[in-house]
Amino acid sequence: MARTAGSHSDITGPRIREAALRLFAKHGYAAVSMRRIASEVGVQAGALYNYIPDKQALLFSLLKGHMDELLEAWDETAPGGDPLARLEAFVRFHIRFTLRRPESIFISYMELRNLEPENFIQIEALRGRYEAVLEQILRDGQAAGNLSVPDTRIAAFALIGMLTGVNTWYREGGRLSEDEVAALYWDMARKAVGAG
Amino acid sequence: MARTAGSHSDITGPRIREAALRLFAKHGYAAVSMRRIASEVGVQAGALYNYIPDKQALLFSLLKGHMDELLEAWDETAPGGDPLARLEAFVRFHIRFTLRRPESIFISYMELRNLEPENFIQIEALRGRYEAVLEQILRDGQAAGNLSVPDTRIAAFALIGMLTGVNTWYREGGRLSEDEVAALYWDMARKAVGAG
DNA sequence: TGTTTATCTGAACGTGCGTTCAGATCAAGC
DNA sequence: GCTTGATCTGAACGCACGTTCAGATAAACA
Repeated sequence: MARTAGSHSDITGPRIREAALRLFAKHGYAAVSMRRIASEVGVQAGALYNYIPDKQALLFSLLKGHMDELLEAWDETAPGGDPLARLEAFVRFHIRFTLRRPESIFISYMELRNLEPENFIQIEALRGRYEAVLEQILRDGQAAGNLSVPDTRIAAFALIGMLTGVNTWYREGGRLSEDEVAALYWDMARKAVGAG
Repeated sequence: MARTAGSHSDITGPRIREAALRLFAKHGYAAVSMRRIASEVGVQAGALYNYIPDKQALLFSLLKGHMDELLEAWDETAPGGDPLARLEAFVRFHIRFTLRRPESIFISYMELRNLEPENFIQIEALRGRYEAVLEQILRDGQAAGNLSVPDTRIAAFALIGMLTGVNTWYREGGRLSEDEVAALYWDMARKAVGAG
């Protein structure tokens, strides 16, 4: 793993991010040292600073990258039409994203408190945009009479909480496939918003 | 705040736990130093060690205390009879507990990864017992035909995730009262398990 | 082939960490 | 009022932290 001095790397940058993501998810931002990340990459700690200004920027970059990717992926997926179909698309999209990027999802909920204020504000705004997507679907469905939600805002939080919870128990190669999980959650989500 | 040497304290013990709980919830276990906790209590760091063997034991004690209290409180509440009524009781109980002890709930989800293995196993076992309570209710309801849940295990996870998510957005003195929140969540939970 | 330049090493910096402990302090019991 | 013993201070321990930087290295380009 050890890298010789002067050797290059178009890959060191990405590897730093991957190692940091994995370690932050496993042990938490504050519990992971720069030396540990560096050693995972096969490099001395000082070399990290060719790629990032400091540790905080590394965390922020991971969270920002994740939220951007999440919103972008939704924009590509987002169907029009029937609110109920859009809700199903959202549920399946969120489950899939959560199962495929468990570490990103994990740290973007867990490490918010380790962001410095100005960074926190940015990530929080992106999260708000994502939640607003779901809330809009619920409002449209409510207006169209497709579903019955007493409080669309709280319902959006409740659904996202329910869906995201999947990564507290899901393990790859377990008893249920991704599609089965998605089907189960869609079944509950659909009923929960009164689209029985 | 400063305490004079030699002064006593039947209250220092509890105050240490309160300060640690608050600080761990706000900044995370790894990010909070013993000196910080001590200063919050108005004492030097060394004095903490009259009450706890080490930092890890402090975290464990908080989590263990919380889980014991949770299970005990449920045992006192737990109604018999109709599975649907028991489910409602569980939902309302969980919401109330989550709203009243947000910091305990928070750290007992967030700081699991900072527990040493043997401590983790214990807390995880208690959590399992709590989840089993809900799953049993769902199974009974399913058997009695009161509700329709394709997979009781996943449904239990989904419901707990949904309910616990309340403390990501709820703030005291906000737009909704505790009872209103409980009513909204009960409405969604009930429908989600097909007891429309 | 020789030079340049991005990359990395290895050592160092000041700081703060968890924990220990001898000694100071003071409430309580005689 | 004296003694006892629990409680706390304040200094110290070795260690790890994030970050910096001069110098070594080797790939890329002339």
